[in-house]
Amino acid sequence: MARLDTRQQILDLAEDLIRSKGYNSFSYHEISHTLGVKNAAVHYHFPTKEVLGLEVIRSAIQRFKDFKEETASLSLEEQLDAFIQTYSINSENDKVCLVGAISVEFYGLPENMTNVMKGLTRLIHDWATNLLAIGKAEGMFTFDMKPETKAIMIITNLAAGVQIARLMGNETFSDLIKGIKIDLGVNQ
Amino acid sequence: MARLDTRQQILDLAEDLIRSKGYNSFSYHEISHTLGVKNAAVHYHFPTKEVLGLEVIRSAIQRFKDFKEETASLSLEEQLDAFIQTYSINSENDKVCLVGAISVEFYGLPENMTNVMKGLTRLIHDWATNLLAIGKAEGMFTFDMKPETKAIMIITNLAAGVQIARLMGNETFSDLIKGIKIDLGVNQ
DNA sequence: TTGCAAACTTACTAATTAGTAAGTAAGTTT
DNA sequence: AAACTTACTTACTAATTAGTAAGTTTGCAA
Repeated sequence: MARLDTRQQILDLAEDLIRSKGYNSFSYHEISHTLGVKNAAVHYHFPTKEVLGLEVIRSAIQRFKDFKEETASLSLEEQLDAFIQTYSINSENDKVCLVGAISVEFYGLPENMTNVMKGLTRLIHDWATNLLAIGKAEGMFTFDMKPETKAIMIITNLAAGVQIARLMGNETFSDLIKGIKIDLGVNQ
Repeated sequence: MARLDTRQQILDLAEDLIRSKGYNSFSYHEISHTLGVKNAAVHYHFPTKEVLGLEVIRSAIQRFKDFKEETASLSLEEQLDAFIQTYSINSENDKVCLVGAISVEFYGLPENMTNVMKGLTRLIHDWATNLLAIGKAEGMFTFDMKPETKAIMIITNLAAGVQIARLMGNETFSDLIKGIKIDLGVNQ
């Protein structure tokens, strides 16, 4: 009885686990048990844990590229809101973002994973930098630093925001969003 | 041959490992092997890994209390710089802060550890909030939000800043510090 | 209908994991 | 000097880990 979407279910669950507990805190057994298949079925789709970890990151890269395309026609403020929204959903689901999850376990992960992750981080940073640069030029956002710097400030706010929400509660995160918008001059 | 400081060496190494790779990415074997003692010696000082993890967090709480006392007589700006400095050292040593390390692995950790960690997070946030509130009242810092919110913004900048520095390089972190100061109006 | 490939299961293995029980050597106290 | 404590080591164990080899079932194509 071949379930055609087992591969995708494994991939989704692996990402969930990485962003709930970290890469080294879950086992193939936990995945197979949760999905009601055998350990070897997971190895059939992803021969090693490193391959599984890499595919999780690669699919996140694809998802971010899709996000870019899908939001490209929106206004700058709507694009920023859509970006922030993805983190709000993370916060509500008690999930940290991949950037945080991978960077914290950095020296306990296969180098391949951290290298591919650098690509995703750059992708996000470049996108945010561009958004802020245009927004500043158009007088939509106000800040007195390089857009690269402001981009890092907002990304770190969001990445650690979902982390600290686990320790201090979700109100902390929504409060943080308000702060980001105030500093950007987009508070209504 | 009793080495009197074995306990402290274990504690220090455990904290290093948690902040390098995460709690679930190191073993008692790694600690004992690194320190040149036997696995059972680590269990002698810290019967379970949970106890070891708890002691790491408790010693970090004590360290932060000491930091508060030691810097209490400094100017607000010097206190802020001292606080930021601890993160700069982390960044140079490729270590993330405990708040980030614990919150990312949150659902893979013993509940005792996450509960004690909530105390440290509150301690840091209260301290920063107070510093910013006074600094704003005295006209030293400028920001248009509650000091609680600004405190969370700076803490998340620093916490995720050291994380993202692993993926993007240390210049990213020093750039971030400049941004924080610009937004606080303490750039010289 | 036979052949074949995809998607598994069964049944393992070797290594690593946290943890323990029992012993020992070197001080420290009485 | 005897009794005791501290700080270990030796020698394990049971569970969990990632990973594998050899089948089996199912659907599809020739």
